[in-house]
Amino acid sequence: MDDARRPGMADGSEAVAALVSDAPPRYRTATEFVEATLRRGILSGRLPGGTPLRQEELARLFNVSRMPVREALRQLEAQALIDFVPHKGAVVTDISAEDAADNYAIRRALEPVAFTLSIPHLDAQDFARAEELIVELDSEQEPGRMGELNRRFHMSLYARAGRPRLLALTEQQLAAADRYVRFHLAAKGQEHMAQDDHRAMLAAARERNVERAVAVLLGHLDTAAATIDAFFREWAG
Amino acid sequence: MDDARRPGMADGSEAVAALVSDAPPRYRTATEFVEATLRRGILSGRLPGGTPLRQEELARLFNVSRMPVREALRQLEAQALIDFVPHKGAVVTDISAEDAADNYAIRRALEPVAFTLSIPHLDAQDFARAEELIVELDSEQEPGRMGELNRRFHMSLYARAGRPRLLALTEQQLAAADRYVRFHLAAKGQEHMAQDDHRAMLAAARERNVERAVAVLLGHLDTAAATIDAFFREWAG
DNA sequence: TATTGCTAAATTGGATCCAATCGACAAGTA
DNA sequence: TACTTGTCGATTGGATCCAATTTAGCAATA
Repeated sequence: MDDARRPGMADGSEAVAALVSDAPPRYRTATEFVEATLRRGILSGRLPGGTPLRQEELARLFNVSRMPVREALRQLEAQALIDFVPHKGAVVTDISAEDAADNYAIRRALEPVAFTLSIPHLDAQDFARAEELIVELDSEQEPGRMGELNRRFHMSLYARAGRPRLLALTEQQLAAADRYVRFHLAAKGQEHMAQDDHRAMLAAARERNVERAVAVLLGHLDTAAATIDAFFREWAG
Repeated sequence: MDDARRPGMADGSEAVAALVSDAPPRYRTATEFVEATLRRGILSGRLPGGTPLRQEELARLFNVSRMPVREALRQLEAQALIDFVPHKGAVVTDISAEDAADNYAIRRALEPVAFTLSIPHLDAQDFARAEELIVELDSEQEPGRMGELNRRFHMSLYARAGRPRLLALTEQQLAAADRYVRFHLAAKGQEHMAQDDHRAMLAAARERNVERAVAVLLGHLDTAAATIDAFFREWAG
């Protein structure tokens, strides 16, 4: 596998490697397939909080037996995306103003650390990728895609932090935030999801100005948190 | 269930609820049993990094079939305690100087937030519990128990943060730290695990001095991180 | 009327069986 | 010799079957 990336090969293995990496992402196991699909559904809001997840029904829909479904549910439980009660079943976790505040408190703690550690090591390629994602965000309309693009933009700025566990945790919390971002978009209208903040974060990172970058990030998170909190208080009581 | 906490009841349901919560923790399913036992084993160090976990062998040892074992392994995978590779099997995650640094970076981000939010709402009972745990730590000899007591002391100070997700995440990271604390103890000798810091944290919390409390906490974490880092560099290369 | 006890259907937990995959080693080929 | 290919044992992934638990509904009783 790694041989394919070894330089100096002239037997066409690079071309094959390119073909493989361009191939549609195949799931190696049924459990992976079920887990990834359900997670997308939950994070995108298509499976709202409170939705019961019946093992047999899911097995029928996915054309698998109940066992991979159960393993997938166990993993989603460990990620706090579903509540799993013995002999009762699994239910998509409810979201609330409190949960959103929790999520933002966690992100507010983690992301500045990741950003600070990452900024000194970001290179031109990283900046270019971040720039691309901002452009994509400008032209994206679909709310589901916007959440993913937003997550990838943030992660692109943290990628060089050199702390894999910290980054994994940050990405998980960013993904969880997708569930709330949808409300944010519904409240503020599709257009702006604080693209000004994004540009300012990227600019500060380019200048290696850690202090300013973190300040912008914190302001970005605080305004988002306030918007969503206001939304919940108005709509959900 | 919630009725038990509703004020104004005079039928003794609160006393019953207390009885239930004091009852010995029984495992409701085989999966819970396997998962909790394996996690204790990993966090306590009795299952060191690199240990292969064969499904059939575990099933035999636990006197269950392979299915609850597999579900337990899935949950441990989601907690980053084991690596689960399709068709290859599960292996206890390796720990390293880098992982320890990761863990401390995360705790350094999360715990000050939890502490800050919690301090204003801590009451006399909370302080008494924390004090008790300090005393227990003074007289405890067994390394495994010390890690647990340390975790419970920290959590007792964060308990009133009113952010359940943040607290759950913090506790998870504290539990993960147990794997490193054992090295800390091996390096510094059993006696002191920075009990001075613990007393100072409690004193500052009692005075509602958030700034000083957080400063002590950060110093506490930094010295622990430095000790463990030095230990890894000396012993594990 | 409200509570209790019982029964049956639905749903999940767990066990057993079969299929798919991986790793190591042997055999064949240049 | 070095490299590729085929085979076999070990292990895991997945399907099917049975047991245990929960819950809703209904009847009986105080």
